[in-house]
This record gives sequence, C-alpha cells and structure tokens, in this order.
Amino acid sequence: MRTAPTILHLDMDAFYASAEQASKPSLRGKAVIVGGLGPRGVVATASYEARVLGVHSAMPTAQARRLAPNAAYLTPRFTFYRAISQQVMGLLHAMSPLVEPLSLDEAFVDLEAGGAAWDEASARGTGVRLRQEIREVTGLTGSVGLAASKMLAKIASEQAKPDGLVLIEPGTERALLGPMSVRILPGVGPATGDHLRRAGITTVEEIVEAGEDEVVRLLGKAHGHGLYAMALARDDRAVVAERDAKSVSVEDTYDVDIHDRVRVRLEVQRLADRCVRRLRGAGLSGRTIVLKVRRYDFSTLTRSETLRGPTDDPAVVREAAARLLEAVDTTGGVRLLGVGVSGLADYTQEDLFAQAAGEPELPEEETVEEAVPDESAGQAVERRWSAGHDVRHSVYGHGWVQGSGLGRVTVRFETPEDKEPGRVRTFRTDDPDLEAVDPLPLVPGGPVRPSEAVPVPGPGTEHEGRAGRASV
DNA sequence: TCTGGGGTCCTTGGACTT
DNA sequence: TCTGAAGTCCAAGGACCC
Repeated sequence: MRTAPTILHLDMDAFYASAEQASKPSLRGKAVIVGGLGPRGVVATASYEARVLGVHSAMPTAQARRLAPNAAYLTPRFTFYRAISQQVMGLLHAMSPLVEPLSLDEAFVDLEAGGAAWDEASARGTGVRLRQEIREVTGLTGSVGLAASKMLAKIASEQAKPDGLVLIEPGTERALLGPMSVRILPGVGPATGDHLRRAGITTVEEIVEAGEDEVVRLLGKAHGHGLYAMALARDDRAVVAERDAKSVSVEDTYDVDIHDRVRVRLEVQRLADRCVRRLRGAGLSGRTIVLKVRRYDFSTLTRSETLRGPTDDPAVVREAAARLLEAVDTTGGVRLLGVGVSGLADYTQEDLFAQAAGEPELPEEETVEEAVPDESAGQAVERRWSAGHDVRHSVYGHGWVQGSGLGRVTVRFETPEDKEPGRVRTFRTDDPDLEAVDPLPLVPGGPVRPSEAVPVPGPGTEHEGRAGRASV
C-alpha cells in the first residue's frame, strides 16, 4: 500500500440534474428530478434542491412526486451526459494514463502513475486544478477525494460533496474510519449491514474488535476477509484502466403486467434482438444465454443455457431465450423481462458459416426521442416528445420540451447562455415547425456535440430509458 | 409506497470427470 | 470394478454498485 495520498476519486455533483440545470436556465435553483417518469419509474438523480425535500436516487418516482410535487421531472438524456462525461474523462486522462471510469460521473485516477502527484502537497494542487478545469470546460462542479487507496479516496469525495475537496492524510485512516457506520465500506449494503447489526456490529471499529475469524464466520470467506481488511484501512486494489465486459444484457419493466403468453414470447424475442445488437455493437459474442423474469409479485428468477460455442446470431439467441421461457410459469403476469449473454468472446464459432450465408439481419432499434407510431392500429401518427429534450422551432428558435399530452406539447424557449428563464409556448404535437435537435454546449463555444460524440466502447452502466410520458 | 437498468462478484449445489 | 475425493463446469440466486 502506498503512503502518499495519490489516488484521486472524482464524483460529479448530482450529475444528470446539474447538467439539466446548466442546460435550462429556468431550472437553476429549482428542484429537478431525472429518472423514469412512467408509473414504475425510479429517480436516477435528484438536484440538491430536491434532496432537501427528501428525494433521493432509486426512490420510486411516484413517491418523489408526493414529496416534491412542484419539481421538474425529466427523462434522462444519456447521449448528452455521455458527451459531457467524455470532456471530463479527457481532463483526467491528461493527468494520468491510469484512469478507471466507474460510470459516466465517477472515476478513479492514479496520479502517481502519471507523475501528476507524488506527495500530499502536489496531490492537493492537482485536485484543486482539476476542479477548476472541470468548471471551465463543462460549467459543472465535481467533488474530489484524495487518499492512499481507492476505498479511502471514495470516502473522501463523499465527504467533500457537494463541490469540495477532501484529502485524507496518511496515518489518520484508522481513526477516521473507526466511528463510521459499517455501511461506509464498499460491499456493505442493506443485507450485509443488517447481518452485521444483528451480530451487534454497527461501526467499522466493531468489525476490527470482532476479529477476522468472527467476520469470516458471519459473512463467508471472500466477503469476510475482504471486509476485515477494509476495516483496517487496508486496500491494495490498483486503479485499472481497461476492463473487459463480462456480460451484455437488456431488460424492460412494463407499465402494466403482461399476462398474455403470446405477448411475453414476442417481448422476449424483441429483447433478444436488442441484446444481440448491443453485443455486435461491442464486437462480441457469447456462449451463455440468460433469461430474466420478474413476476407480478416482484419475485425474480433467471434461467440460463450454455451453448457449445459463442454466438452473435440473433436467431440462435432468440431460440435459446424462447426455450428458456418455456420452462417458466408466467401465469399471474410478468412486470419485467430481460435477456442477457455472458461467457463473452470476441469471435464466434459460426464466423465462417456466416460469411458464406451472409450476416443475419436485425430489425432496426426504435428511437427513444420520438416513439415509432403503431401503424397496425390504423390510427393517425402522433409524435411523442420526451420531457426535457431539446427542440427547435422555425420561428421561436431553440427550446426544450416542458411537457406533452393530449395532442399538445409545451416548449420553453431558452438556451444555456440565457440569464433569465425563457418564454413558454404550446403547440400541436404534429406541428411541422417543431423538430427534435441536439443539446447546445453548456459553456459558450464548448465542444459538446452529442451526435458527433465517440461512443463509449463496450457496454457501460448507463442505459437508454424507454420513452416515457412527458410531464413537468 | 412499491420498488429501473446494466453490470459485477460470490455462494451453493448438482452433474460430471479424473 | 467399485468407491470416494477433488476439481471443474454449470445453473440459480443473492448482494451490491452506480
């Protein structure tokens, strides 16, 4: 374990919500909640103004609406966030080749590896500079934690939030951790926390006092040894720049439980196709097909099948998923279906055959911004507009969708550069003068061009949500 | 009040092989 | 030839993280 605090953890503050506030002057200083807006949606990020009202991540959106009925509710715009994230990651890479992104808004950096810091003073200086640069380039704030290990750097950034910097001085770690709740340690969630509490252990100090054997007895080998070491502030995990994906999966939660078995089969097919599209996009194939079913009562089961060799053939994945589904009882209804592929490889066994037979075709993915109209229903095409997404009107200029429904869409016309909230106008949803457009840069002259942004290689932890009903 | 989506890692237990 | 031990693979579920 190193002795200088040269591991940096960056955590952008309320990232999605802050990006929306920077993009929309009328939302600055207001409660903003980004997440799924459907009846079963959950909060992805709440602005600090919303947190004061008790709203937090992973809370059902319905509950958030009760706590913060006047907040702005927006669907996530991952393309936009990804573009900002790439700017931030670029700043980190300029400091060191060893950058480990954890998500769009979080990363570890090994400052020593990049020669960006070697002791306490240089580490602090680098952290201060980084925060300045992030503000200049993106207009957003991030919190920085500096320590001698990943675990402590993350704890430090947590303490620094929002918009701060905390450095944990080497030698002070044990004293700092001791009185903290066991939940501060990585890997201790609600279940493990409960388990420990029932054994009379609630603080990090008490883990140490209990002794390694007792912790291993309580939590098992892998978890027990690891946790005991963490409690002693021992954490030798290296910052790892490149990580290979182990699985690729897609899943959908339905607004209303599906009872019709035929519809369930169809959805599984659709998911299998989507999963293969993702798989191919990452240049991968996989050997194990996994079907996930969450039933009406929230009980979740998975069924998997391992093939003789890896595949990225949609027909093969579709058929395997269908076979797995046959073994699952769905009477009573399902609320979620998922299809995944693991046992990944970067080749397929059918490569040679596929070249001879031509690549299997995959249907086009539906777009998120504007849902594909259901022509089979024989109804007039209605364009749907997602709350928070950017639009341009040929007369009024750039704005964003504040809400839509009943054939109307309400747009607020403003840009990130505006100092005052813009004006609001309502149009018919099929107004030909209105079109969906890319977000504008948050900083004047900034390089945010989402449609030109290079996609993050491999599957990330971010995802594109289903188009929800727009409402603000 | 009613719980998303995309991942990772660990544990347990059965089948199979050596 | 039978049996048990050990190792490996696979399937399923749980916990955790962001």
